[in-house]
Amino acid sequence: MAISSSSQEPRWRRLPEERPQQIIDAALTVFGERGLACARLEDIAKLAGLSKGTIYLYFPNKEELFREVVRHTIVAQIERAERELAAASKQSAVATLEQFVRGYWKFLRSSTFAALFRLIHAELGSFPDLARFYGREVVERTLRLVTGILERGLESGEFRDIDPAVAARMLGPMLLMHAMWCNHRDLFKATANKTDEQVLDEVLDFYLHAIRPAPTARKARANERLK
Amino acid sequence: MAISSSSQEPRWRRLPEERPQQIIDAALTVFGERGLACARLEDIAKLAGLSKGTIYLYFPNKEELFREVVRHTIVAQIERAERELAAASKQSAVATLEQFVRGYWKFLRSSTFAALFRLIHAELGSFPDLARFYGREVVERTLRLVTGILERGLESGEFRDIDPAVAARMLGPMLLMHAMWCNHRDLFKATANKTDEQVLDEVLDFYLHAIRPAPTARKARANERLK
Amino acid sequence: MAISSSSQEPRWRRLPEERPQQIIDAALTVFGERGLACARLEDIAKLAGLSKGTIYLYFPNKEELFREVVRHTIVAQIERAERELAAASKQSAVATLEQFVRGYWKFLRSSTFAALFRLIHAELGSFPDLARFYGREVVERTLRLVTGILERGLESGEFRDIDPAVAARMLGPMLLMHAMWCNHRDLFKATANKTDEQVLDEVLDFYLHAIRPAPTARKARANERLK
Amino acid sequence: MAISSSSQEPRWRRLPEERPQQIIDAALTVFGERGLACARLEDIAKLAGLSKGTIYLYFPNKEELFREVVRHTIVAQIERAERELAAASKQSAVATLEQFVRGYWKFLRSSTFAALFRLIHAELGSFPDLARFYGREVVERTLRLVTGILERGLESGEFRDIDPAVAARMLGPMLLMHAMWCNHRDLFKATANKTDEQVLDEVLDFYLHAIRPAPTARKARANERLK
DNA sequence: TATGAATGAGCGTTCATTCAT
DNA sequence: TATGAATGAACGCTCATTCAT
Repeated sequence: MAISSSSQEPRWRRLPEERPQQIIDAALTVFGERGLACARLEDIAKLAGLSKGTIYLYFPNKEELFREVVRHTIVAQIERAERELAAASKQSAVATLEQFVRGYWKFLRSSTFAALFRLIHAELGSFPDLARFYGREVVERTLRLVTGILERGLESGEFRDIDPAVAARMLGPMLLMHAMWCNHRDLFKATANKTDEQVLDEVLDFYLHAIRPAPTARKARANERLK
Repeated sequence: MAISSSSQEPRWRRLPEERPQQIIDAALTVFGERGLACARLEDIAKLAGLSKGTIYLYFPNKEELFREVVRHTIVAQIERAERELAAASKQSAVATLEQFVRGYWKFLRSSTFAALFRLIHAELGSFPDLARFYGREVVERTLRLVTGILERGLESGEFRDIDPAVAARMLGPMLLMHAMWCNHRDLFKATANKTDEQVLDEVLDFYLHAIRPAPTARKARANERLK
Repeated sequence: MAISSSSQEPRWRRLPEERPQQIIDAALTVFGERGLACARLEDIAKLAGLSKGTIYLYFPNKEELFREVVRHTIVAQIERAERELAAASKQSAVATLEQFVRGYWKFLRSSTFAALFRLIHAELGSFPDLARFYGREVVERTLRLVTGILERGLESGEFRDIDPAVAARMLGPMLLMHAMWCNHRDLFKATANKTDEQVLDEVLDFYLHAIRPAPTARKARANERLK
Repeated sequence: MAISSSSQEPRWRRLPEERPQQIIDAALTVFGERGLACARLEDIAKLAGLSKGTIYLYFPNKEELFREVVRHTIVAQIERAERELAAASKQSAVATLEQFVRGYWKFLRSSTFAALFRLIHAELGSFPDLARFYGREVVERTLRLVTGILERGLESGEFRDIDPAVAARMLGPMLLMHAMWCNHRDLFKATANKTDEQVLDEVLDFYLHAIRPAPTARKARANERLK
């Protein structure tokens, strides 16, 4: 868990302009560990290296700070993801998909995501606006992105004839939950003695199997020829 | 603390032997809506039609009530699931799988599960014992069950040659997350205009595609030969 | 500490008429140990072998029970003391005094007194009527009694010419506090390695020294005559 | 916890460095009036001119506040007593004793002592550490002090041949209980129509009588000569 | 008469929020 | 800007008291 951004970017003086970011970082950590209700402003302040009152110079209250933490973190992740994908060279749909999956997996395994996921499921019932924001900006956006890749693969014949919007919906859940299992290897034997690499490959392999155009068929024939 | 009140707590009250169950039900609802910290004992009591103090006749404190709610609900679900499956007649692996999936889906769409899921992800960081219990009794148990079905299908040639333990891990995530999306159709357009039936069929279809033994391949060749 | 009178007088059946006494005994014990505020009616009931509600059949509430405990215990002690003294044969004032002191000492060393003393000093600020009752029936009554003995000794020449009401006031404090020290030998080294017998003798000896009619004077004159 | 705030708790507040003392003073009063259990933090706060929560900035909880009140008050008294006695010029043992007694009497008649005594006897059963502290630092310390004076008087022939440790034990009880009677002149007729001065003189006179070397003898002879 | 389940007022304690410095 | 002492509303928990049985 990062204590504050300041420690990671000591090339800038600790300007007052960094203050909100410092606070948001600390808040994400503490909210993520304790939940909204149990997180004490004092702990956030301490982690941010500030005093309690200072938080109120930048955020009107705890709830609004929470909103900002969620919104800000989500936006940051989206931007990061888009930057990464924009930098991706044009390749086959399979390769693009794999690249996306690997980037996504890295995010899913980060502490930032762990905290975010916990908060989203724990508190979003009480924050419908955040919930909507999350649904629109994260879930749907990601689904659209994957759908796009799948459509490309469909056209190129890399994938079988399947509704790409439907197939897109299957990927996230598998990645997400496997990442959670990997986050808690002590609790779930299922992934206990596998490396991240193995787990990710298993998911990817399974998913490609499901969307490839009778790949086994081709392999089967290929194998037959080898005999 | 008792998991089922009837067997272990005969020391309790006169007529209403269901008091603990009443309280647990109300508590699951309120905890599920508000989270452990924000749930007020008074609200739970009111929902159970009791007064605040009465809860303390049956549970030593809020935290222990929470533990009981989680444990009890989990156990009840396990028992329900086992009863259902025990009643299942022997069929093909595919049919058994489908039956399991439909039962599981019904559970995932219940408000009980919604509350449980929220609580588990929101609070289990602070309750390692419950987390372990959940990992062992729910996740692993379910995985073992699915693995068993897959193994049977493997032997019978219904499924392709895949590690059944790995394949088993792929099913839950897809069902779970689709159920969540269906629980919040207002938030996620992805499932907004589909019925539960459709969504479930999509998942099932996708999953079977991923584990079927290149049926299209063999069939395809068979068909070719017939021409 | 007595648990209930019933255990000590098994020759009577446990009649309902004993109930109030049972409760008062138990209450004195619990009140004495915990104080009025911290004593729980439930503990008193348990100690009396009854259930909580039953107490309310005999006493209107906790406070009134407390009043009864104090009044009743005080009255019982007074009666006991008067019975003892009435039975005393007429003797010299010194002998009577010594007899009184020994009886009083025994009472001061009893657990009944320990509890009573604690209650009186802890709670009597809030019970002016009890305080007045205590002042009148215990303190003044005892002082009058001692004063009477001293007056007799004065007339008989056993004691020096001192205001008997004043001298009477000196006795109780010494006995009482020494008894308390003996009740807590672990806390006060002063009496740690002395027996009750020794301590009591020291007090008696000191007191008699203070009120004896210059016995040394008489001896001195006697000695002078011998010269 | 600090006994004197100035030395050990410099981490506290800004201007009002006396906050802990304010609170302790108020607490001594309220505890003294109501006892530990019945004293409401809110009342203490009100009396100290603060709000409930503020107390928790200086003391972790009610019980610890109580401990501090007792410890702090005892220590303050000890220091006061030692200061007074250190200032005492060397005099005859009788004069020193009288000086000590008058100082002690003033303390015993103070409201501070009244509260302290009540608390000590009411609650110390539940605070063995405080009880030990009290036994050691107050009772034994005072006894040692008086014993010292008596020893001096013994050597100088001012007092009769008596175990000074035993004689020392007799003084406190008489003073203490007479002070209590004077504290409640409404309850005890014994001291109702006497001034403090008179009562104290009576005790002192009685005590000196008991330890003087056959003073009556000398007086007796003197009286005889006057005839 | 006796029980003990149920009640709810009361209080200790926490912590978001304010504000004087 | 920044601080942290002060506030007081809120809530968990206890237990005297009631009452249906």
